[in-house]
Amino acid sequence: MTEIETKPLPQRFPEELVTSALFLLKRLGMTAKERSFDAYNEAGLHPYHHAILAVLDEGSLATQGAIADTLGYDKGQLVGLLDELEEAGLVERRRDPADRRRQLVRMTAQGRKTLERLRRLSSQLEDEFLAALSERRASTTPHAAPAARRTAPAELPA
Amino acid sequence: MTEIETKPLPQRFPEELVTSALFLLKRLGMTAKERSFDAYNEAGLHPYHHAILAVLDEGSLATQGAIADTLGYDKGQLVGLLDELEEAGLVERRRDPADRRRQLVRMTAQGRKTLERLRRLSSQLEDEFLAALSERRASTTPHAAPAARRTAPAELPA
DNA sequence: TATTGTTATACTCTATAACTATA
DNA sequence: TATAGTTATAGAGTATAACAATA
Repeated sequence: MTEIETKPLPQRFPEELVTSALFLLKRLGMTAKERSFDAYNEAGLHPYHHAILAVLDEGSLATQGAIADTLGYDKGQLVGLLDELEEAGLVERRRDPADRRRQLVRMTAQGRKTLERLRRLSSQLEDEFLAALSERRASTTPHAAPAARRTAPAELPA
Repeated sequence: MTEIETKPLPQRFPEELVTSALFLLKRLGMTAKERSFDAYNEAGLHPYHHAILAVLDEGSLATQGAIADTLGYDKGQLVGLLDELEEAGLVERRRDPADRRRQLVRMTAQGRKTLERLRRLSSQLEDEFLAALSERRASTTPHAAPAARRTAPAELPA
């Protein structure tokens, strides 16, 4: 019995999607996010932790609400992130004696060292990511198998 | 009673984040995604629906698995998306009589009209998004209040 | 036994809202 | 009553796995 013929689909995204800036931005953003999460996760941290430490490096002593406002994070989300940072010894929290509702957050010496490490990690990630994009743009042969490499380049996964 | 002095945080992201390509890409991608979702949602659809219709426009008749592979979607995810497209009358599904495991998917005439509409929507979104980015780059005054407008420009929200 | 589609489940990320303790 | 922080809940979005029908 003959199967109904289905015109084979191209093994790539439709042209109208690939040429859409919003589509590409979304996928690039997702890839950037996954990259960052994976790399930070190996360090036992999250990009959000880096962002908080960076804020504390600029302001030295801040309330949780100020940090949340600066980064645009939800204040509930911030509680958990600070819990983790505090448990890792990277920040300290103490109540403002003049207004016991406020939590004053300060980065510890260990937190500062970690921040330096995260900066190097971020810089390295950026270099790898942009290099992978350049490589990919350079090879225009359709469906060309990329050269084997240990660290997978920007594959723009689903 | 004097409160403990907290050096006021700048109402913007730390420099090291703003200059990070991965950070910017992630935020741009999130904004692009939200933009698209909101706009498509007003049309009662999802960007994924557009992607599926675009694939069907290239291949005319496809199995669900082929669509999922092409777009990199999970096959379980695709079932629900096709259910919605079918209910809206934009695609038809029927079993392949030669292999009753396979579902053959075809775009309807109404689906084709909708696809044309989504293409216009996508193009319009793209213009607005890129225009908003250019505007923002043009105004370099820090904290300058953006001119009031009905459709919010690329605000890079949290 | 393998494959196609289907359904169920879980996990992450995010947003909202209820709650407490202070003011 | 309002505010800072905390906790609980719910919703997308996504990935995994169990399942049924067919090959």
